[in-house]
Amino acid sequence: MPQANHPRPTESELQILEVLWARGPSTVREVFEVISEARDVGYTTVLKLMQIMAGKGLVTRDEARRTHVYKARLSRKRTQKRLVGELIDKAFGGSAAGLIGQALMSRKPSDDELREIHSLIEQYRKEQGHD
Amino acid sequence: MPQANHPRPTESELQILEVLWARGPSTVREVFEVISEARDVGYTTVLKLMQIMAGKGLVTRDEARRTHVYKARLSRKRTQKRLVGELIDKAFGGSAAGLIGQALMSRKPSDDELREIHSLIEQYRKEQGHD
DNA sequence: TTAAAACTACGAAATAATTCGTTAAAATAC
DNA sequence: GTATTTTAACGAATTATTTCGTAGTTTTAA
Repeated sequence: MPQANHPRPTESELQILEVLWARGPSTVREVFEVISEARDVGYTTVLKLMQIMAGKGLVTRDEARRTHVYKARLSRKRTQKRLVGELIDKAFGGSAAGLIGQALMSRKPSDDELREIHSLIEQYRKEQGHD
Repeated sequence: MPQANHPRPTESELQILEVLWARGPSTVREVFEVISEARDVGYTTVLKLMQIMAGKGLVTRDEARRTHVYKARLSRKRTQKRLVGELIDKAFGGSAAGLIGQALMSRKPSDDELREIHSLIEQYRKEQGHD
């Protein structure tokens, strides 16, 4: 039986998901090529992780051909939303403003990025009908 | 020798740090009382975690009296900043704006909170001399 | 002054996460 | 057609995290 709920990806799993989101559906070999540029890791390590992820329901795979093709089950956005939400709860006592404040301090965004943030908030206000 | 660098707190460790930040320097018993309200856990489990945290340098302890008093070594702000920074790197490709966008979507902040966020950003712009 | 309670230290079990070697089968190259 | 390469499967070692029992002291209460 497939997995019903949504375990949170671990750090290594997230790294693999990033590759799948960037490249689209990919083989283990393709993911391995990308990851092994960043860190020293064996092919079978990546394979095993992706098999585990399939077991957890984090990815699906197409086994039609001998070389299986893996695909992230949840979108990047949705996963990000979940991770941020959990961090807000675990480290900011539920305060989104608290996290945003630290994000600013932590990153010193550039003018461009600041404008982007500003427009995100404007957009959000309109959607929510706040003003 | 004490620990030189800064291991990231695990989830359980963060929960303990939250208590120390909220209460100030505390005994194991005091931390245990708070945590055991939220979840079912044994006294020696909390004790052991706090001993491990002392070993890692996440907390210091005063052993002058038989009942040791533990203190968070890093401030809540600094720890939050680190956790947010890591999440931005691991899940948002380094984009603070990306994280802030998801924080908004994830939490649907209230009018009050939105105003708070707005003023955080204004304050940041002034400090950084952006405008 | 004995009994009970509180406390630290520590070993060790249980679970989760990461890593990779080995095997066997299929595909490819020669 | 045989050898090499590629692949999936899987067992198992390693490390990290969480959990708690037991032992031995000190403190407190009766």
